[in-house]
Amino acid sequence: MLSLQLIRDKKDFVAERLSVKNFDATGLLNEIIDLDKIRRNTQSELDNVLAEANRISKSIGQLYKSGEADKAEAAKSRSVELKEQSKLLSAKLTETATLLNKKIVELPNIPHESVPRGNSDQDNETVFEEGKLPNLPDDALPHWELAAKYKIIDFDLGSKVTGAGFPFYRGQGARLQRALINFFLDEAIAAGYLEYQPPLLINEDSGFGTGQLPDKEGQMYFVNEDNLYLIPTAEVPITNIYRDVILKESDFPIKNVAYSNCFRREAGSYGKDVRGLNRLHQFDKVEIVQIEHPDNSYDTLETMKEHVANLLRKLELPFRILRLCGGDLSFTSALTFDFETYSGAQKRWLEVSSVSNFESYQANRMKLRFKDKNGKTRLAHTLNGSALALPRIVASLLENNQTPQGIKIPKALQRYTGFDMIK
RNA sequence: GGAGAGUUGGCAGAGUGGUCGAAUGCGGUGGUCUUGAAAACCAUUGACCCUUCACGGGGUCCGGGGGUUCGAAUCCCUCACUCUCCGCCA
Repeated sequence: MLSLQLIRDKKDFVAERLSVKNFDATGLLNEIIDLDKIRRNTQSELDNVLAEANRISKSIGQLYKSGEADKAEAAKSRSVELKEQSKLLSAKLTETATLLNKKIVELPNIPHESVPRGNSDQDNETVFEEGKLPNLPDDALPHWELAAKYKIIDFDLGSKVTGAGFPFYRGQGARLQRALINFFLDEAIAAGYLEYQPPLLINEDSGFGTGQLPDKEGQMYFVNEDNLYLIPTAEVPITNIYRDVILKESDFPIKNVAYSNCFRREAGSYGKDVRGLNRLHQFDKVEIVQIEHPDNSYDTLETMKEHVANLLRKLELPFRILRLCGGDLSFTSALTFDFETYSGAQKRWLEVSSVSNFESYQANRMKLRFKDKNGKTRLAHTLNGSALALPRIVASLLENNQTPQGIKIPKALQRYTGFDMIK
């Protein structure tokens, strides 16, 4: 969430910046300013009432001790009056504060100044492209047909046992999954990230902290019996490690990596976008998360981008990097770069990673702070990125590397798969 | 799943109705001493909100929420979590 201070000081600036996300905030901002005024006035009134009540309560004890019971009784009745007042004021305060908070949370993060205006993925800016696009014969197969041909991924079996979007990986397919996970984890560890294995279910507070709740609960699976959500990404448990934490400046940089299954309901998706591995309800992902000093977060974002780019180079996949436009930027992000690999048989670019700086937006929601050199408590910055999401990587690998003899495994991966060809 | 015990400041740990935001110890920070360091000694050491140009003043917080009372860390209810024993189990 945005800080109230920023909204108070620079309302017009906030409105202008949010318009880049095609978000008209003017009405909401005015409501927030008004509620804030009411809240502060109410707080002051309540404080005064409580201050008097405290004084009186203390005096009552004294009065009884010194035998002035009649005075004590008088003080008591005044105290009862004050209590009535404080009840009313405190109810008003809670109500106002709750509403205020609800409104602030409705504001998305303000985009970084480099974010281009735009409405959809059509307006994203390609900032980098590398690698040669594969030159496949006309009869090249899309990955779902390759998966069937080599019996390495079984979508129908998944439908039978669970439902659409929950495939089985089999034989060399299963081994390839395991290889990619280990490869990604090893690369991250070599780059200085600390490995975590997070819980796959999270509570409501965690969902709120990273911004999935309250608005996007429809995207998560919910376990009603225990009031827990299945994680849509390891970002949620890993970032929430630092919820309600005050770090020391010397704790930076915090670099964590986690492999996890990810669960997404993906309600409303259809068509070619969901064919095969393109969009699943359960998939595997290695996620990197960093907590940073505000001064360094954009340098860190560059470093994370470079890490992801190197993974794709080692996998010998052609890729490009997009700077997301305002309209395509997520609610919580200030700046996001998407990585896409080219999938030769489908002849389309597939998003395989998303690297974002959330600045203090998540940190403010989850009260993730640090003490700076002057002893002042400030909000930290959070960042994360996929490094990488498996399914579309597998799709690209299968399609681009298909040969009449089988599917070639990139060199960097062979020591993890134990084979150089799927046949 | 059954029975019981617990949750206090960065940590350990006292406190069972009034002067307790909270003893004490450890840790942290600053200082004295020292060539330097250690030890010793002295001081200081939470978060949040309102108010003030500032100095300062006021308020809230002893797991979360609610209640009793003039007054709650202390009593009651409730939820969460932790621990112990029993049961079950990868």
